[in-house]
Amino acid sequence: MVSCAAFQAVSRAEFGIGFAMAAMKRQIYLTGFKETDHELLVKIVKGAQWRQIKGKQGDWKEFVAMVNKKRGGTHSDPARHPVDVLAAFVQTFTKKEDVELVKRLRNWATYCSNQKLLNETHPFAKTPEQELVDATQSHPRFGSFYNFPSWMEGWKHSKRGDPDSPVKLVSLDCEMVTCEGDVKELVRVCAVGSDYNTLVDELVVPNGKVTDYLTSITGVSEKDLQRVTLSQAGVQKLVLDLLTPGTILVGHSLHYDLRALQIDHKRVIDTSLLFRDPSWPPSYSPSLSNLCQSILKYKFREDDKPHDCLDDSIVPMRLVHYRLEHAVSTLSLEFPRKEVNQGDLSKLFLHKLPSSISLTLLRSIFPKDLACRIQDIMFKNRGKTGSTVAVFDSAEEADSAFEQLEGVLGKDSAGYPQKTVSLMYPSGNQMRMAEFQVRKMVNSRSVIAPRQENEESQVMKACTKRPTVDDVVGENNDEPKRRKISSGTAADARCSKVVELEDHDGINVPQTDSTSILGRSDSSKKTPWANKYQLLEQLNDEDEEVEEGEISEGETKDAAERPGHKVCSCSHLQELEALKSELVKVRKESKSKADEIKSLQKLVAALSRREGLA
DNA sequence: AGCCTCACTACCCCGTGCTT
DNA sequence: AAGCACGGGGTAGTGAGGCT
Repeated sequence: MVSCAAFQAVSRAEFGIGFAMAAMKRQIYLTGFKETDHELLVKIVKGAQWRQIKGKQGDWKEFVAMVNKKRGGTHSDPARHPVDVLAAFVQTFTKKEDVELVKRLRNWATYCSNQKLLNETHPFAKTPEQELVDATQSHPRFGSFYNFPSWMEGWKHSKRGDPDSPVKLVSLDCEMVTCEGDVKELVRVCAVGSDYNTLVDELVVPNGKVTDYLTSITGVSEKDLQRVTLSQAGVQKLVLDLLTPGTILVGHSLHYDLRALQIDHKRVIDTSLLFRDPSWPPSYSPSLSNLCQSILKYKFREDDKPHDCLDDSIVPMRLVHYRLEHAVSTLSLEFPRKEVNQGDLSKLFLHKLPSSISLTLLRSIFPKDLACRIQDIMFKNRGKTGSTVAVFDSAEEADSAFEQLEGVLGKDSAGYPQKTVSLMYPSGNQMRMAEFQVRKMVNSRSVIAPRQENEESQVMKACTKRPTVDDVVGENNDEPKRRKISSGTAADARCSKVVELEDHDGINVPQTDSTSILGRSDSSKKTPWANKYQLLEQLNDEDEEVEEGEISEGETKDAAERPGHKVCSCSHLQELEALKSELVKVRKESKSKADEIKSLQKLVAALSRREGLA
């Protein structure tokens, strides 16, 4: 256990680094860190870096520089340092809040490991409800969503309880308002039981001064709060009291509500994670109104109307009941169709365009017989990449242009059909190769289809005690109101990034790299050099595999008879063929990849001179 | 000792979809 | 409307290890 006394003792000691290293074992004993605490210490140190915490010997980098003076090494990545060095740095913390932070993190880590042990030795009984909990927790995004910073002050853990306790379902929803400092605070909390009986329906007084009641969304105004006395801490206790042993919390994107409540409870059924379809993009999660409309077959929320917190807690419970009563294979997740602006159907979106590319060149990739207007390129990413729109006379012509476009067909992250186009073009005094994306403006979910209300929906509607909501079943299929996410307080959002560990209920959170401390993981990124080399590989690889069905019949091929590529828009095919032959030669003769790159540059320069561009 | 290569990390941007 | 997460894509910096 880290103690203030230990830290003060260490900070008082006037030791050199040599002495520090020599006394390391004793300090580890004093602080209670073990050899197995490496991962925890790495995250604490990374968190300290992020928070710019300085110890007696400065910040982490300064500390490392001193420790490694003799060796000459300067690695600042905490993961590359042993436990003793990390623990020694932590021991140099002198500020009370920093010491307290470490203390809380250590307690939290202990709690996590205890919970994991309990889950392994005494797992929850396999009930149908528990299976839905397991399904929720098996979602790849569960780990990141439900990895709460519950080591922070104000957070509470629910009690795990006896794994054989009778299951109790409680559905929860919260509404938040914006307070000073853009902090989101609770303003209304609703919870219903398994039979839709209201357990909690309370308005809450925010701690801070409200800057925006978001009345159009929450339905709550200043007037509603005039006589309310329930505090944030009070409502937290109210909800905690509901979480008796055996309670499974139900909700849609429940992690937002739990963050706002500052309650760490992982035995949940989250309908945004429970309902999945292999055809959806990985990042897609269905909205509550989408699920309601697709599965329960009715529309529970009118567009442009405020949310009803109680309704928002009832619908997830209905969805769970539906899931308990229907086998997964019988689920038909036909999503409400998106209304598509007819004007957008006649456009193609061109993005990731290099800065040196011209509109004339872009025009050349589309058939000349199709009327097409390329809008000015908007450059982003500090002017490095750009995007624009090609506007055709009709949706049919845009479709035709996309079909005829030579490129590797795929989908973007949102599921839009997209072709990767490779294009060699003259730029200044040399030839350049660009690879960019051309995307259709609509995706497969955009097809308009009439919605039918079936027998099931009538049953689902009948099993509620709130018929007024169920009356709201319109005939049109308008896209649900587009909204954006808030995620607890700004402080939560910031601090939640500081440390991530294995979660409390033993769910294996995907291994995070250091960027998880500050943001998302970028570990899969290729080096720039690798990208360049890949481009070369693409040029040279005669046997490149192209997925079946990617290329439409009659589509032209590139100079190497390789389908699916738009190489050299204009009349450079012969030159390219020659270049390719030379490249093959260069590749064979090159001693290294660097040689290959240099040789390629020479070739391109030579080609440019032949073109009269030099 | 100094240079080079390359793996890794940090940080930035974009588009999309979700929440309040 | 505001803000967040995600996947995907990019650039720049860092430092270990190998080579000269």
